[in-house]
Amino acid sequence: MGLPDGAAEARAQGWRTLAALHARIEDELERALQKQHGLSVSEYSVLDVLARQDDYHLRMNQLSNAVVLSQSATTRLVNRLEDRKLLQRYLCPTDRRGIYTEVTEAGRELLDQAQPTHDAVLTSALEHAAELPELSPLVTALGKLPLTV
Amino acid sequence: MGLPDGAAEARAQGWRTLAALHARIEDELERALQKQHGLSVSEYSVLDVLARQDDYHLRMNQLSNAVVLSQSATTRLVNRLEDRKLLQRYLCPTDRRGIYTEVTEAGRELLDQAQPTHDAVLTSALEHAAELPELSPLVTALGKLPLTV
DNA sequence: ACTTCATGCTTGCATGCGCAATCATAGCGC
DNA sequence: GCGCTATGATTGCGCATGCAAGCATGAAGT
Repeated sequence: MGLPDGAAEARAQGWRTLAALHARIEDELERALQKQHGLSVSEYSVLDVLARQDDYHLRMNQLSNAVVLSQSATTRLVNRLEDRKLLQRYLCPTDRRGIYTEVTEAGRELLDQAQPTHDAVLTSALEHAAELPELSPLVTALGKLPLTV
Repeated sequence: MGLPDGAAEARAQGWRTLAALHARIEDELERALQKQHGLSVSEYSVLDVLARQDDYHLRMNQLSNAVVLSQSATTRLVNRLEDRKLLQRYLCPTDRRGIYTEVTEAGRELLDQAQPTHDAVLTSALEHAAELPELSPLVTALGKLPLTV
């Protein structure tokens, strides 16, 4: 692929490291959020993403992209959250195919409660991972990522 | 948490970036491996991990850890691969509770076929991700990870 | 040897996921 | 307005996963 040969193995190893770190963190997040707030990581992500939008709403499509899930999974995810009143759907006025999703007040409250848990688990998971020699370089690299302005 | 306050949001953002990159890569890998070799990412990982062991075998438990899956998922994953003759189980002679798994010749052949696909997809996925401004820093960071000796 | 507890793997069950098919609305050519 | 295709979301279905319970083997105490 234009790049020297040994690079393939290097990329593969980088990917394994990334995947391992991701899996560990997600595992811990999943358990903690589920246990303490009844939220899966995907559900938390949806609320988080929506709350971070300036106008608090997104279309299903954009949501799928943001959480990297299939359309169908997104539909059902939104269903679950809507059933729990954490979320509202409403038709896009200008294009009646589109559907907007918006966090409700209850949703924001739950998110506010869950955020500290999320951050704490994340911190501890990262600290924990930093102790594993094969993961620690990636952890420190993560810490040095530039923040979007 | 011992660390200054704003760090929490920085960590959260790092995590979001990591998760997004991971999801995209895994998505592409999944599709390509499934289509071209009938393997899921987990299945590929198992074969890959086993083949990378010096003596080509691991216990179920170690395998669960290596691929970060639950015990039950590992059992069924190994079942599937065993049914396809890509893998063999055999009892641990010294502790009859333990079960070793070992790649078969067919398994190694399939892995050899799949590896180029895996590497190619990985490369293109990384190149693709490097074009997204929010992911590119992590991609370059990945490339700079030290290799284990 | 017998009980008790720990360890390793497997099974029952419920759930979330992706794919493909489907339905509804929009946009375009005529 | 009428077809035709494109786009957005939802539903049917099969499958992989996690949790918790279960079963088998090992280890330790008596």
